[in-house]
Amino acid sequence: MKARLPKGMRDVEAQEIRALKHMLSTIADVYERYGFEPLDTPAFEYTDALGKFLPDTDRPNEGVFSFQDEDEQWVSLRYDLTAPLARYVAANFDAVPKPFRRYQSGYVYRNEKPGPGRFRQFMQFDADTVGTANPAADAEMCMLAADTLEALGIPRGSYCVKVSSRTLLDSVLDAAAVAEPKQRLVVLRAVDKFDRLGLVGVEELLGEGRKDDSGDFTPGAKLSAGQAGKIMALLSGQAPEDETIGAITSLVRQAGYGPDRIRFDPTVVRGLEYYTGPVLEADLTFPATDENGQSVRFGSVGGGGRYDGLVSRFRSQPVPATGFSIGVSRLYAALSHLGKIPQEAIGLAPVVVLLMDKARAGDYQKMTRDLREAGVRAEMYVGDAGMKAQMKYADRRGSPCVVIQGEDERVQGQVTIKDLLEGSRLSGEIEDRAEWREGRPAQFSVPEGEMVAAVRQLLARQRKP
RNA sequence: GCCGCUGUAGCUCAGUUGGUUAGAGCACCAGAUUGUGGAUCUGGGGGUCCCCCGUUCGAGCCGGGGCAGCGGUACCA
Repeated sequence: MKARLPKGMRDVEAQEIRALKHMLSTIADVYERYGFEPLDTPAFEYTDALGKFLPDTDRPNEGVFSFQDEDEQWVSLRYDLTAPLARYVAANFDAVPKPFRRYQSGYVYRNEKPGPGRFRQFMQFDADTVGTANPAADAEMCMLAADTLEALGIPRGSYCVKVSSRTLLDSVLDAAAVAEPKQRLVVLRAVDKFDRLGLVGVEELLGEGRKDDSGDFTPGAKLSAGQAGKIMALLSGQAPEDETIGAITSLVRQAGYGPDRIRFDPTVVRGLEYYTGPVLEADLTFPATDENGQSVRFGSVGGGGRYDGLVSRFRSQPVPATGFSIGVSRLYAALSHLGKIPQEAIGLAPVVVLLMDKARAGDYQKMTRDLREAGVRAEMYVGDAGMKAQMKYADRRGSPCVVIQGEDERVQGQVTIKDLLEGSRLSGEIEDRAEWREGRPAQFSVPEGEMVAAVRQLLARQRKP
Protein backbone atom coordinates (compact mmCIF):
# COMPACT_ATOMS: atom_id res chain seq x y z
CA MET A 1 0.00 0.00 0.00
CA LYS A 2 1.47 3.27 -1.03
CA ALA A 3 0.67 6.39 0.96
CA ARG A 4 -0.17 8.88 -1.72
CA LEU A 5 -1.94 12.15 -2.06
CA PRO A 6 -4.64 12.58 -4.71
CA LYS A 7 -3.55 14.63 -7.67
CA GLY A 8 -3.86 18.35 -7.18
CA MET A 9 -4.32 18.07 -3.41
CA ARG A 10 -1.86 19.05 -0.75
CA ASP A 11 -1.36 18.85 2.97
CA VAL A 12 -1.20 22.09 4.90
CA GLU A 13 1.24 22.12 7.79
CA ALA A 14 1.44 23.96 11.08
CA GLN A 15 3.17 27.15 10.04
CA GLU A 16 0.93 27.73 7.07
CA ILE A 17 -2.22 26.98 9.06
CA ARG A 18 -1.27 29.59 11.63
CA ALA A 19 -0.44 32.14 8.99
CA LEU A 20 -3.68 31.42 7.09
CA LYS A 21 -5.70 31.78 10.25
CA HIS A 22 -4.15 35.17 10.79
CA MET A 23 -4.79 36.19 7.18
CA LEU A 24 -8.40 35.06 7.28
CA SER A 25 -9.12 37.02 10.41
CA THR A 26 -7.48 40.12 8.92
CA ILE A 27 -9.65 39.85 5.82
CA ALA A 28 -12.77 39.17 7.88
CA ASP A 29 -12.06 42.27 9.96
CA VAL A 30 -12.06 44.43 6.85
CA TYR A 31 -15.22 42.83 5.45
CA GLU A 32 -16.99 43.20 8.79
CA ARG A 33 -16.03 46.85 8.88
CA TYR A 34 -17.67 47.24 5.48
CA GLY A 35 -20.87 45.85 6.93
CA PHE A 36 -20.89 42.39 5.40
CA GLU A 37 -22.37 39.51 7.40
CA PRO A 38 -20.78 36.08 7.62
CA LEU A 39 -22.43 33.06 6.01
CA ASP A 40 -21.38 29.46 5.64
CA THR A 41 -22.80 26.97 3.19
CA PRO A 42 -22.03 23.28 2.64
CA ALA A 43 -19.16 21.94 0.57
CA PHE A 44 -21.49 20.35 -1.93
CA GLU A 45 -24.82 21.18 -3.50
CA TYR A 46 -27.21 19.62 -5.94
CA THR A 47 -25.52 19.86 -9.28
CA ASP A 48 -28.35 21.72 -10.99
CA ALA A 49 -28.26 24.38 -8.26
CA LEU A 50 -24.60 25.08 -8.99
CA GLY A 51 -25.19 26.06 -12.57
CA LYS A 52 -24.38 24.98 -16.02
CA PHE A 53 -22.05 22.07 -15.33
CA LEU A 54 -24.35 19.11 -15.48
CA PRO A 55 -22.60 15.79 -15.73
CA ASP A 56 -23.24 14.11 -19.03
CA THR A 57 -22.23 10.75 -20.34
CA ASP A 58 -19.34 12.04 -22.43
CA ARG A 59 -17.75 14.12 -19.73
CA PRO A 60 -19.30 13.19 -16.40
CA ASN A 61 -16.93 15.31 -14.34
CA GLU A 62 -15.90 18.16 -16.59
CA GLY A 63 -14.74 20.94 -14.31
CA VAL A 64 -16.49 19.77 -11.18
CA PHE A 65 -16.36 16.75 -8.91
CA SER A 66 -19.75 15.10 -8.93
CA PHE A 67 -21.41 11.98 -7.61
CA GLN A 68 -24.90 10.61 -7.13
CA ASP A 69 -26.54 10.24 -3.75
CA GLU A 70 -28.73 7.29 -2.77
CA ASP A 71 -31.71 8.79 -4.60
CA GLU A 72 -29.57 8.98 -7.72
CA GLN A 73 -29.64 12.76 -7.55
CA TRP A 74 -26.47 14.39 -8.76
CA VAL A 75 -24.49 16.43 -6.25
CA SER A 76 -21.28 18.37 -6.89
CA LEU A 77 -18.53 19.88 -4.79
CA ARG A 78 -18.78 23.66 -4.99
CA TYR A 79 -16.39 25.23 -7.48
CA ASP A 80 -16.85 28.74 -6.09
CA LEU A 81 -18.77 30.46 -3.29
CA THR A 82 -21.00 32.52 -5.52
CA ALA A 83 -23.24 29.79 -6.88
CA PRO A 84 -24.08 28.54 -3.36
CA LEU A 85 -24.78 32.14 -2.36
CA ALA A 86 -27.22 32.45 -5.22
CA ARG A 87 -28.95 29.30 -4.05
CA TYR A 88 -29.08 30.60 -0.49
CA VAL A 89 -30.47 33.99 -1.44
CA ALA A 90 -33.05 32.47 -3.77
CA ALA A 91 -34.18 30.02 -1.08
CA ASN A 92 -34.41 32.73 1.59
CA PHE A 93 -35.33 35.62 -0.60
CA ASP A 94 -38.17 36.99 1.48
CA ALA A 95 -36.27 36.67 4.75
CA VAL A 96 -33.05 38.50 3.92
CA PRO A 97 -32.66 42.27 3.87
CA LYS A 98 -31.99 43.68 0.44
CA PRO A 99 -29.42 44.55 -0.64
CA PHE A 100 -28.08 41.40 1.02
CA ARG A 101 -24.42 41.67 1.94
CA ARG A 102 -22.49 38.60 3.03
CA TYR A 103 -18.93 37.38 3.24
CA GLN A 104 -17.74 33.79 3.25
CA SER A 105 -14.50 31.85 3.14
CA GLY A 106 -13.90 28.21 2.44
CA TYR A 107 -12.36 25.59 0.21
CA VAL A 108 -13.66 25.18 -3.30
CA TYR A 109 -12.95 22.32 -5.70
CA ARG A 110 -12.21 22.17 -9.38
CA ASN A 111 -11.69 19.07 -11.42
CA GLU A 112 -8.98 20.49 -13.65
CA LYS A 113 -5.39 19.71 -14.42
CA PRO A 114 -3.29 21.10 -11.58
CA GLY A 115 -0.32 23.32 -12.37
CA PRO A 116 2.35 25.24 -10.49
CA GLY A 117 0.46 27.10 -7.78
CA ARG A 118 -2.86 25.68 -8.97
CA PHE A 119 -4.61 23.00 -6.99
CA ARG A 120 -7.88 21.13 -7.10
CA GLN A 121 -8.80 22.31 -3.64
CA PHE A 122 -8.12 25.89 -2.72
CA MET A 123 -9.49 28.60 -0.53
CA GLN A 124 -11.49 31.62 -1.52
CA PHE A 125 -12.73 34.57 0.47
CA ASP A 126 -15.72 36.33 -1.01
CA ALA A 127 -17.85 39.38 -0.37
CA ASP A 128 -21.02 39.91 -2.35
CA THR A 129 -23.91 42.34 -2.49
CA VAL A 130 -27.11 40.86 -3.87
CA GLY A 131 -30.21 42.76 -4.91
CA THR A 132 -28.96 46.05 -6.33
CA ALA A 133 -27.80 47.24 -9.71
CA ASN A 134 -26.39 50.46 -8.28
CA PRO A 135 -22.79 51.06 -9.40
CA ALA A 136 -22.11 52.16 -5.83
CA ALA A 137 -22.05 48.46 -4.92
CA ASP A 138 -19.46 47.81 -7.62
CA ALA A 139 -17.39 50.79 -6.56
CA GLU A 140 -17.46 49.46 -3.03
CA MET A 141 -16.04 46.12 -4.20
CA CYS A 142 -13.07 47.96 -5.68
CA MET A 143 -12.45 49.85 -2.47
CA LEU A 144 -12.86 46.68 -0.44
CA ALA A 145 -10.24 44.95 -2.56
CA ALA A 146 -7.76 47.77 -2.10
CA ASP A 147 -8.33 48.08 1.64
CA THR A 148 -8.02 44.34 2.17
CA LEU A 149 -4.69 44.06 0.39
CA GLU A 150 -3.32 46.95 2.41
CA ALA A 151 -4.58 45.41 5.66
CA LEU A 152 -2.61 42.31 4.74
CA GLY A 153 0.57 44.33 4.54
CA ILE A 154 0.86 44.92 0.81
CA PRO A 155 2.02 48.50 0.46
CA ARG A 156 0.27 50.99 -1.75
CA GLY A 157 1.94 50.87 -5.15
CA SER A 158 2.60 47.13 -4.90
CA TYR A 159 -0.91 46.25 -5.96
CA CYS A 160 -3.51 47.57 -8.31
CA VAL A 161 -7.26 47.09 -8.59
CA LYS A 162 -8.21 47.18 -12.24
CA VAL A 163 -11.78 47.78 -13.39
CA SER A 164 -13.48 47.41 -16.69
CA SER A 165 -16.96 46.53 -17.82
CA ARG A 166 -18.51 43.92 -20.01
CA THR A 167 -20.80 46.58 -21.44
CA LEU A 168 -17.79 48.52 -22.64
CA LEU A 169 -16.28 45.47 -24.30
CA ASP A 170 -19.64 44.71 -25.89
CA SER A 171 -19.88 48.18 -27.37
CA VAL A 172 -16.37 47.89 -28.80
CA LEU A 173 -17.29 44.52 -30.32
CA ASP A 174 -20.42 46.09 -31.80
CA ALA A 175 -18.42 48.99 -33.17
CA ALA A 176 -16.02 46.54 -34.78
CA ALA A 177 -19.00 44.64 -36.23
CA VAL A 178 -18.07 41.35 -34.59
CA ALA A 179 -21.51 39.79 -34.49
CA GLU A 180 -20.92 36.05 -34.30
CA PRO A 181 -21.18 35.00 -30.59
CA LYS A 182 -18.36 32.47 -30.86
CA GLN A 183 -16.15 35.01 -32.50
CA ARG A 184 -16.90 37.50 -29.75
CA LEU A 185 -15.76 34.94 -27.19
CA VAL A 186 -12.48 34.36 -29.00
CA VAL A 187 -11.87 38.09 -29.14
CA LEU A 188 -12.54 38.52 -25.42
CA ARG A 189 -10.16 35.67 -24.60
CA ALA A 190 -7.50 37.28 -26.75
CA VAL A 191 -7.94 40.62 -24.97
CA ASP A 192 -7.71 38.85 -21.62
CA LYS A 193 -4.27 37.50 -22.57
CA PHE A 194 -2.84 40.93 -23.25
CA ASP A 195 -0.84 41.12 -20.02
CA ARG A 196 0.90 37.84 -20.84
CA LEU A 197 1.23 37.90 -24.63
CA GLY A 198 1.43 41.62 -25.33
CA LEU A 199 0.13 43.52 -28.33
CA VAL A 200 1.70 41.15 -30.85
CA GLY A 201 0.23 38.03 -29.26
CA VAL A 202 -3.24 39.53 -29.08
CA GLU A 203 -3.05 40.64 -32.69
CA GLU A 204 -2.20 37.08 -33.77
CA LEU A 205 -5.15 35.74 -31.80
CA LEU A 206 -7.48 38.28 -33.40
CA GLY A 207 -6.33 37.10 -36.80
CA GLU A 208 -5.49 33.56 -37.89
CA GLY A 209 -4.20 32.29 -34.57
CA ARG A 210 -1.03 31.79 -32.62
CA LYS A 211 1.49 29.00 -32.16
CA ASP A 212 3.10 29.12 -28.72
CA ASP A 213 6.51 27.96 -27.57
CA SER A 214 5.29 24.48 -26.70
CA GLY A 215 4.12 24.01 -30.28
CA ASP A 216 0.45 24.23 -29.43
CA PHE A 217 -1.68 26.19 -31.87
CA THR A 218 -4.49 28.42 -30.67
CA PRO A 219 -7.02 29.26 -33.40
CA GLY A 220 -7.73 32.96 -33.79
CA ALA A 221 -10.89 34.99 -34.28
CA LYS A 222 -10.15 35.54 -37.99
CA LEU A 223 -11.10 39.19 -37.90
CA SER A 224 -10.49 41.48 -40.80
CA ALA A 225 -7.67 44.00 -40.49
CA GLY A 226 -10.18 46.75 -39.93
CA GLN A 227 -11.99 44.90 -37.16
CA ALA A 228 -8.75 43.92 -35.45
CA GLY A 229 -7.62 47.53 -35.65
CA LYS A 230 -10.65 48.66 -33.66
CA ILE A 231 -9.92 46.12 -30.95
CA MET A 232 -6.24 46.97 -30.87
CA ALA A 233 -7.12 50.65 -30.49
CA LEU A 234 -8.82 49.77 -27.23
CA LEU A 235 -5.62 48.22 -25.92
CA SER A 236 -3.66 51.29 -26.91
CA GLY A 237 -5.74 53.42 -24.60
CA GLN A 238 -8.46 54.64 -26.96
CA ALA A 239 -11.46 53.47 -24.99
CA PRO A 240 -14.95 54.82 -25.61
CA GLU A 241 -16.93 56.45 -22.83
CA ASP A 242 -18.78 54.02 -20.57
CA GLU A 243 -21.43 55.28 -18.21
CA THR A 244 -20.97 52.61 -15.53
CA ILE A 245 -17.21 52.85 -15.46
CA GLY A 246 -17.54 56.60 -15.27
CA ALA A 247 -19.84 56.26 -12.28
CA ILE A 248 -17.55 53.82 -10.49
CA THR A 249 -14.46 55.88 -11.12
CA SER A 250 -16.13 59.00 -9.90
CA LEU A 251 -17.35 57.29 -6.73
CA VAL A 252 -13.99 55.83 -5.75
CA ARG A 253 -12.17 59.09 -6.50
CA GLN A 254 -14.56 61.03 -4.28
CA ALA A 255 -14.02 58.47 -1.54
CA GLY A 256 -10.30 59.17 -1.75
CA TYR A 257 -8.96 56.27 -3.81
CA GLY A 258 -6.55 57.50 -6.45
CA PRO A 259 -5.45 55.83 -9.69
CA ASP A 260 -2.49 54.33 -7.81
CA ARG A 261 -5.03 52.04 -6.14
CA ILE A 262 -8.03 51.70 -8.44
CA ARG A 263 -7.88 52.30 -12.16
CA PHE A 264 -9.68 51.55 -15.38
CA ASP A 265 -8.05 48.85 -17.52
CA PRO A 266 -9.81 47.63 -20.68
CA THR A 267 -7.90 44.32 -20.72
CA VAL A 268 -9.73 42.97 -17.67
CA VAL A 269 -12.16 40.38 -18.97
CA ARG A 270 -12.62 37.53 -16.42
CA GLY A 271 -15.30 34.87 -16.63
CA LEU A 272 -16.83 34.98 -20.05
CA GLU A 273 -20.35 33.69 -19.77
CA TYR A 274 -20.76 34.79 -16.22
CA TYR A 275 -20.19 38.48 -15.69
CA THR A 276 -22.69 40.93 -17.09
CA GLY A 277 -21.41 44.38 -16.14
CA PRO A 278 -18.40 45.82 -14.33
CA VAL A 279 -15.50 43.41 -13.76
CA LEU A 280 -12.52 43.91 -11.49
CA GLU A 281 -9.25 42.23 -10.79
CA ALA A 282 -6.71 42.74 -7.99
CA ASP A 283 -3.12 42.35 -9.15
CA LEU A 284 0.16 42.32 -7.30
CA THR A 285 2.60 44.43 -9.24
CA PHE A 286 5.90 44.05 -7.43
CA PRO A 287 8.62 41.91 -8.97
CA ALA A 288 9.74 38.73 -7.22
CA THR A 289 12.10 35.83 -7.75
CA ASP A 290 11.52 32.19 -6.97
CA GLU A 291 13.93 29.78 -5.29
CA ASN A 292 15.76 29.26 -8.60
CA GLY A 293 16.32 32.95 -9.08
CA GLN A 294 13.78 33.10 -11.88
CA SER A 295 11.57 36.13 -11.86
CA VAL A 296 7.95 35.26 -11.17
CA ARG A 297 4.74 37.23 -11.40
CA PHE A 298 2.04 36.70 -8.90
CA GLY A 299 -0.43 38.63 -10.95
CA SER A 300 -4.05 38.28 -10.06
CA VAL A 301 -4.86 37.42 -6.45
CA GLY A 302 -8.52 38.26 -6.62
CA GLY A 303 -11.31 39.21 -8.95
CA GLY A 304 -14.98 39.78 -9.26
CA GLY A 305 -17.69 41.74 -10.91
CA ARG A 306 -21.38 41.96 -11.58
CA TYR A 307 -23.33 38.80 -12.32
CA ASP A 308 -26.94 39.76 -12.80
CA GLY A 309 -27.98 36.39 -14.19
CA LEU A 310 -27.03 34.10 -11.34
CA VAL A 311 -29.74 34.44 -8.73
CA SER A 312 -32.48 35.07 -11.25
CA ARG A 313 -32.02 31.49 -12.47
CA PHE A 314 -34.08 30.54 -9.43
CA ARG A 315 -36.61 33.34 -9.64
CA SER A 316 -38.90 35.02 -12.12
CA GLN A 317 -37.68 38.55 -11.42
CA PRO A 318 -34.15 39.76 -12.12
CA VAL A 319 -31.86 39.84 -9.07
CA PRO A 320 -28.72 41.87 -9.78
CA ALA A 321 -25.60 41.09 -7.78
CA THR A 322 -21.93 41.99 -7.58
CA GLY A 323 -18.99 40.55 -5.66
CA PHE A 324 -15.30 40.18 -5.09
CA SER A 325 -13.31 37.04 -4.38
CA ILE A 326 -9.79 36.62 -3.03
CA GLY A 327 -7.67 33.61 -3.94
CA VAL A 328 -6.43 33.02 -0.41
CA SER A 329 -3.97 30.25 -1.22
CA ARG A 330 -2.39 32.25 -3.99
CA LEU A 331 -2.23 35.35 -1.88
CA TYR A 332 -0.60 33.39 0.91
CA ALA A 333 2.11 32.22 -1.49
CA ALA A 334 2.71 35.83 -2.49
CA LEU A 335 2.78 37.11 1.08
CA SER A 336 5.22 34.49 2.30
CA HIS A 337 7.42 35.40 -0.65
CA LEU A 338 7.25 39.02 0.37
CA GLY A 339 8.14 38.13 3.96
CA LYS A 340 4.81 39.62 5.02
CA ILE A 341 3.81 36.72 7.23
CA PRO A 342 3.99 38.27 10.70
CA GLN A 343 6.08 36.42 13.27
CA GLU A 344 3.32 36.35 15.87
CA ALA A 345 1.31 34.34 13.34
CA ILE A 346 3.91 31.61 13.43
CA GLY A 347 3.77 30.69 17.11
CA LEU A 348 6.38 29.47 19.53
CA ALA A 349 7.20 25.77 19.89
CA PRO A 350 6.39 24.18 23.25
CA VAL A 351 8.70 23.85 26.22
CA VAL A 352 9.47 20.15 26.63
CA VAL A 353 9.61 18.61 30.09
CA LEU A 354 11.91 15.59 29.84
CA LEU A 355 10.74 12.20 31.06
CA MET A 356 13.88 11.33 33.01
CA ASP A 357 12.37 8.63 35.18
CA LYS A 358 9.25 6.83 33.99
CA ALA A 359 8.15 6.13 37.54
CA ARG A 360 7.90 9.88 38.10
CA ALA A 361 5.73 10.69 35.07
CA GLY A 362 3.12 12.15 37.42
CA ASP A 363 5.61 14.66 38.81
CA TYR A 364 6.61 15.74 35.31
CA GLN A 365 2.99 16.02 34.32
CA LYS A 366 2.43 18.32 37.28
CA MET A 367 5.39 20.50 36.26
CA THR A 368 3.97 20.66 32.75
CA ARG A 369 0.58 21.66 34.04
CA ASP A 370 2.13 24.42 36.18
CA LEU A 371 3.71 25.81 33.02
CA ARG A 372 0.42 25.62 31.15
CA GLU A 373 -1.44 27.38 33.92
CA ALA A 374 1.09 30.18 33.66
CA GLY A 375 0.25 30.49 30.00
CA VAL A 376 3.34 28.72 28.72
CA ARG A 377 2.95 26.28 25.84
CA ALA A 378 4.40 23.08 27.31
CA GLU A 379 4.36 19.32 27.04
CA MET A 380 5.86 16.38 28.85
CA TYR A 381 7.73 14.03 26.55
CA VAL A 382 5.28 11.18 25.98
CA GLY A 383 7.49 8.82 23.98
CA ASP A 384 9.59 5.90 25.12
CA ALA A 385 13.09 6.94 24.13
CA GLY A 386 16.04 7.87 26.30
CA MET A 387 17.28 11.28 27.24
CA LYS A 388 19.41 11.85 24.19
CA ALA A 389 16.52 11.12 21.88
CA GLN A 390 14.32 13.40 23.97
CA MET A 391 16.80 16.24 23.54
CA LYS A 392 16.80 15.56 19.84
CA TYR A 393 13.02 15.59 19.81
CA ALA A 394 12.90 18.97 21.56
CA ASP A 395 15.51 20.29 19.15
CA ARG A 396 13.51 19.16 16.14
CA ARG A 397 10.36 20.69 17.50
CA GLY A 398 12.21 23.99 17.77
CA SER A 399 11.57 24.14 21.51
CA PRO A 400 12.86 27.24 23.25
CA CYS A 401 14.03 25.16 26.21
CA VAL A 402 13.72 21.86 28.03
CA VAL A 403 13.05 21.26 31.71
CA ILE A 404 15.15 18.50 33.28
CA GLN A 405 14.73 16.88 36.65
CA GLY A 406 16.69 13.68 36.99
CA GLU A 407 17.87 12.01 40.14
CA ASP A 408 20.63 14.59 40.75
CA GLU A 409 18.22 17.53 40.66
CA ARG A 410 15.51 15.75 42.60
CA VAL A 411 17.82 15.10 45.55
CA GLN A 412 18.66 18.78 45.68
CA GLY A 413 15.08 19.93 45.15
CA GLN A 414 16.04 21.64 41.91
CA VAL A 415 15.30 21.57 38.19
CA THR A 416 17.66 22.23 35.31
CA ILE A 417 16.51 24.46 32.47
CA LYS A 418 18.37 24.26 29.21
CA ASP A 419 18.10 27.06 26.66
CA LEU A 420 18.09 25.26 23.34
CA LEU A 421 18.27 28.35 21.18
CA GLU A 422 21.30 29.70 23.02
CA GLY A 423 22.83 26.23 23.05
CA SER A 424 22.42 25.94 19.34
CA ARG A 425 24.17 29.26 18.91
CA LEU A 426 27.07 28.09 21.11
CA SER A 427 27.39 24.80 19.28
CA GLY A 428 28.72 26.72 16.32
CA GLU A 429 31.80 27.60 18.32
CA ILE A 430 32.42 24.13 19.72
CA GLU A 431 33.94 21.38 17.65
CA ASP A 432 35.21 19.02 20.28
CA ARG A 433 32.75 16.39 21.38
CA ALA A 434 33.86 16.26 25.00
CA GLU A 435 33.76 20.01 25.35
CA TRP A 436 30.27 20.17 23.89
CA ARG A 437 28.97 17.41 26.03
CA GLU A 438 30.63 18.13 29.32
CA GLY A 439 30.49 21.90 29.06
CA ARG A 440 26.70 21.63 29.13
CA PRO A 441 26.27 25.06 27.61
CA ALA A 442 23.30 27.33 28.14
CA GLN A 443 21.79 25.55 31.09
CA PHE A 444 21.24 26.42 34.70
CA SER A 445 19.47 25.08 37.77
CA VAL A 446 16.86 26.69 39.98
CA PRO A 447 14.90 25.51 43.02
CA GLU A 448 11.79 23.54 42.08
CA GLY A 449 9.47 26.32 43.23
CA GLU A 450 11.03 28.82 40.86
CA MET A 451 10.81 26.69 37.75
CA VAL A 452 7.82 28.42 36.16
CA ALA A 453 9.18 31.91 36.81
CA ALA A 454 12.59 30.94 35.45
CA VAL A 455 11.08 29.50 32.25
CA ARG A 456 8.97 32.58 31.69
CA GLN A 457 11.96 34.80 32.23
CA LEU A 458 13.94 32.77 29.72
CA LEU A 459 11.16 33.00 27.13
CA ALA A 460 10.90 36.75 27.62
CA ARG A 461 14.64 37.08 27.14
CA GLN A 462 14.55 35.00 23.96
CA ARG A 463 11.76 37.06 22.49
CA LYS A 464 13.52 40.34 23.03
CA PRO A 465 16.62 40.52 20.78
C1' G B 1 -7.46 18.19 -24.64
C1' C B 2 -2.58 19.32 -27.29
C1' C B 3 3.06 19.62 -27.29
C1' G B 4 7.59 18.38 -24.81
C1' C B 5 10.63 16.15 -20.95
C1' U B 6 11.32 12.53 -17.05
C1' G B 7 10.40 7.65 -14.34
C1' U B 8 16.37 3.43 -10.10
C1' A B 9 16.00 3.85 -1.74
C1' G B 10 11.97 8.83 1.95
C1' C B 11 14.87 12.95 -1.20
C1' U B 12 18.78 14.14 -5.11
C1' C B 13 21.02 11.12 -8.43
C1' A B 14 25.13 7.35 -10.50
C1' G B 15 24.85 2.67 -12.89
C1' U B 16 30.32 1.01 -18.49
C1' U B 17 29.29 -2.38 -25.49
C1' G B 18 23.25 -5.97 -22.13
C1' G B 19 26.62 -9.95 -17.52
C1' U B 20 25.93 -12.83 -12.08
C1' U B 21 24.71 -10.11 -5.02
C1' A B 22 21.89 -2.57 -8.10
C1' G B 23 25.26 1.76 -5.64
C1' A B 24 26.48 6.93 -3.55
C1' G B 25 25.26 11.48 -0.98
C1' C B 26 21.53 13.44 2.09
C1' A B 27 17.71 11.94 5.53
C1' C B 28 16.25 8.21 9.29
C1' C B 29 17.60 4.69 13.52
C1' A B 30 21.47 2.90 16.87
C1' G B 31 26.36 2.87 19.10
C1' A B 32 31.07 5.41 20.37
C1' U B 33 29.20 8.78 25.25
C1' U B 34 24.92 3.58 31.01
C1' G B 35 22.24 12.16 32.21
C1' U B 36 22.40 16.19 27.29
C1' G B 37 20.50 18.55 20.81
C1' G B 38 25.28 20.23 17.05
C1' A B 39 30.08 18.33 14.60
C1' U B 40 32.97 13.61 13.83
C1' C B 41 33.52 8.23 13.38
C1' U B 42 31.25 3.24 13.11
C1' G B 43 27.16 0.24 12.16
C1' G B 44 21.90 -0.58 10.68
C1' G B 45 17.07 -0.47 8.32
C1' G B 46 15.17 0.56 3.90
C1' G B 47 14.33 -1.34 -3.67
C1' U B 48 8.15 -4.63 -7.75
C1' C B 49 15.02 -0.42 -11.03
C1' C B 50 6.83 2.68 -12.90
C1' C B 51 3.75 -1.57 -15.28
C1' C B 52 2.93 -5.22 -19.24
C1' C B 53 4.58 -7.64 -23.57
C1' G B 54 8.70 -8.74 -26.72
C1' U B 55 14.16 -9.66 -28.23
C1' U B 56 18.13 -12.50 -25.69
C1' C B 57 21.48 -17.91 -22.52
C1' G B 58 20.93 -13.31 -19.68
C1' A B 59 17.37 -6.73 -19.46
C1' G B 60 17.82 -1.24 -14.71
C1' C B 61 20.08 -0.82 -19.83
C1' C B 62 17.44 -2.74 -26.34
C1' G B 63 12.15 -2.60 -28.97
C1' G B 64 6.69 -1.92 -28.62
C1' G B 65 2.44 -0.57 -25.75
C1' G B 66 0.44 1.41 -21.33
C1' C B 67 0.56 4.35 -16.74
C1' A B 68 2.35 8.20 -13.68
C1' G B 69 4.88 12.75 -12.63
C1' C B 70 6.78 17.48 -14.24
C1' G B 71 6.85 21.81 -17.58
C1' G B 72 4.26 24.63 -21.22
C1' U B 73 -0.33 25.57 -23.67
C1' A B 74 -5.77 25.43 -24.12
C1' C B 75 -10.20 25.92 -21.01
C1' C B 76 -11.26 28.36 -16.42
C1' A B 77 -17.36 29.81 -12.84
